[in-house]
Amino acid sequence: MSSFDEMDAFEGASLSARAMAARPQPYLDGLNPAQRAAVEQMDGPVLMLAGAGTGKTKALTARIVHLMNTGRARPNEILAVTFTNKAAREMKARVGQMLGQQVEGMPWLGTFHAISVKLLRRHAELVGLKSNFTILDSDDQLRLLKQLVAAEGIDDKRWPARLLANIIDGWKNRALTPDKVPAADAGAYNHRGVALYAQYQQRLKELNATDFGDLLLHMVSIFQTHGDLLEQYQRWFRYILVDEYQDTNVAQYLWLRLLAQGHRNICCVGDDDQSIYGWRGAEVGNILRFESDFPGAHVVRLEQNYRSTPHILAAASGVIAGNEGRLGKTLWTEAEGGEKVRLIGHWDGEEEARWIGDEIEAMQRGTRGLSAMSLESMAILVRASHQMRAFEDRFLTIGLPYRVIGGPRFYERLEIRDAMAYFRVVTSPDDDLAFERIVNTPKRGLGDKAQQKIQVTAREHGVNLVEGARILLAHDGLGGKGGAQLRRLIEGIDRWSAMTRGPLRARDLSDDAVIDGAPGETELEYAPPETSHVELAQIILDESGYTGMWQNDKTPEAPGRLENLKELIKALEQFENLQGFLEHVSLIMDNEQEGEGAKVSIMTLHAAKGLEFPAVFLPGWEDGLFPSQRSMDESGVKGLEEERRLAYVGITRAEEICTISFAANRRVFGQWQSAMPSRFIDELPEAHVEVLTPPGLYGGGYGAAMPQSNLHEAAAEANVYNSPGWRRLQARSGARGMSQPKESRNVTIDMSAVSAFTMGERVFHQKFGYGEIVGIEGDKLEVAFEKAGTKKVVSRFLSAGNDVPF
DNA sequence: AAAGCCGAGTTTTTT
DNA sequence: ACTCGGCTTT
Repeated sequence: MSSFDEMDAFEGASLSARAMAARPQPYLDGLNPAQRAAVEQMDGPVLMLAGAGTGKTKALTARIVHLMNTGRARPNEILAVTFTNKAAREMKARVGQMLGQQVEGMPWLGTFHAISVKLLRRHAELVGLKSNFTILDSDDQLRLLKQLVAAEGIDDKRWPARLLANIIDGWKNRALTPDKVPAADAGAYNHRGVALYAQYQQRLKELNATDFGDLLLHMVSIFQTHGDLLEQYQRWFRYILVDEYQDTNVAQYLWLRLLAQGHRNICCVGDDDQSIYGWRGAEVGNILRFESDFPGAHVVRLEQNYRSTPHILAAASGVIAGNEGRLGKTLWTEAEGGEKVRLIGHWDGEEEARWIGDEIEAMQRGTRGLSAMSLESMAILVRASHQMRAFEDRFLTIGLPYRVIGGPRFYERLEIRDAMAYFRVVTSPDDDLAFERIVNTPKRGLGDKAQQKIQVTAREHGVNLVEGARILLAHDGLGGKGGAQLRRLIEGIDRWSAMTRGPLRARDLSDDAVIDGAPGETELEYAPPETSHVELAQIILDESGYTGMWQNDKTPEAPGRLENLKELIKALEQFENLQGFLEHVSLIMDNEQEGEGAKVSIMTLHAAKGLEFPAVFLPGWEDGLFPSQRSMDESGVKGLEEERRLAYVGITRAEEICTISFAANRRVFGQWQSAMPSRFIDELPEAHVEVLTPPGLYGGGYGAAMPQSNLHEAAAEANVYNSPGWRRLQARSGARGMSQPKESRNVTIDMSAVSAFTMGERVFHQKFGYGEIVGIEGDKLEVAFEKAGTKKVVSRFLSAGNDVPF
């Protein structure tokens, strides 16, 4: 059938368009002049530079509504692209809200990937796929690459498949098919990257599968090689809107450019200062180049901020001013007053967590004239997810409810992936990866050898693994228990696949006006299935023995896994069939956390983009951690600038109170390390920062008192780590030797660690308790513990016995 | 074919 | 420190 059937049905309706144009436009009333300009400038390219908290979603949705309301475009002629499903959902909801009715379908509002899938299903054959292709996630992708790497006899140790996966993703982000990889990249992955990339693509085709990158890449290729098709889409999409344009990579950029070349009505919304995904292929250059890419573009700046206090805005602006080559925006607000950005230094990471915990409880109660705040309105934003643990530990001990955003996802869990592999095998027989995953799960006595036999048979006959197994069994190639079990599995798969559809029946095509075909012709089709897909899913899991496997499992996590499987079955109810569900899962891997009760949110800075909270904590502002050493090493100044944008994103998440903190000492990979406060702290304009004094630090917790005024001096100097207070803190870290002095594991013995203990000294060990040193061998000490007996222990696990361990 | 040991890598992440 | 993966052992 033609791809444009449903589109053509809408041709020629200009009368109604004119009637539409006369409709009232209440949605324009709430807009400020800049927002309004962005909405009303409908023709030609528009770049909406929208600073943080300037109401860009409002403007974007108003624009969509305006386009429809004035009759410029029907809902299905508007292409609106977002990066995340969450953003797409929100936009859909807000358009509906603004229209005061359910949107009559905006089929082309979605993520790049979701829209690409929709397009690719229509034109799959143009890139050698069937339209029911499966979408592999990164886990499947990696397993496939591992197989290829192993088949090439490459040492996975020296050249990890993971590395290859990153290289290939990088190429796909740049819209490079294997034949287009530049010569400069020929050395990638020990000179075999390009060849393996080609092999990988070939294998994907055989599996009738794509990875995430392919979804875009295939569409770009199709558009580039099928001008007629591209033209139809260019004509169809009268208006294009793109959210978070600063996050687009080359492939997405090409995708957009190709489609926009028709009407040239493209409106890109973004903020170069919030580009934080360069490390995964996003090109800030795309937004910086917009005006030259689309000559005659109207640039609209949204600069009035409705989110934060003046102090917070000033602090954020101060930091971001350090970046070069910005398009430049000046955020301002009508709001007045408010707290300065608060800055506080801590002895170590645990104290930082302790302090923030206390502070959160204090804010919850309401302090210093500030009204009480709900936990829901507070968030801790960290640079790297490993920083979360200190907070989780602390909050668990004090019983502070928290929620981690962007943690391990439901659909990434082992049992869920197994269950879905079963569904995949049943719905797409060519999905060998899924078959490999479940063939011996639960254990069916089909080990390496048996699986190898299946592989060989399948390859010899050029068929998929299910068929290979079938042939193998028919030729009695696999005997014993394993053979019998395999037979049962194959029979099961056949039975379950049959249950996905009803019996064959004839259909009269003349009933169906949309189908291209001669009237009166008939063809065979499947009747609707007699078993619902929800029941079927349950049957598959039960009959395959998968449910039973966990029921018989005595490990403590088994009940939880069964619970998750139940949830999975429940989630199925919202879909029409298994296939629809699988697609949903591969594209929409987000899990909205259950909203039971008020909780503090903990998340990475990346995950926080687009969100806002009355109170925000930004811990771990130490050089090396934030800005991250890795970013700076790998990408130099560019990396540093991206880190700075991350700082900007972090600060601008705060509405009322923003608290930045750092720790002098932190355990990194199990080693104690001391660090300097982040260079970004120096970039905070001092007039908008208040330096707080950590309780207990100078007040007597650790010894000598330090007058508070010193830290206030620090505020005056706006240079915390040159302040006397900070130098004192640094000096102390050396003097005290930090309960477990830093010590490199595999280098020579750290003499300071050894000499820190003497024979007969009383020591404390986290696990074994108190004891007395009875022997010293390098950095290993023999300790007679009071309760645990005599043991040899590495000195860094010991602290002086009369000291409080911390 | 399952358990147990050793060593390497780990810090951003969406689709 | 901790987790994961690959190798060993039983």
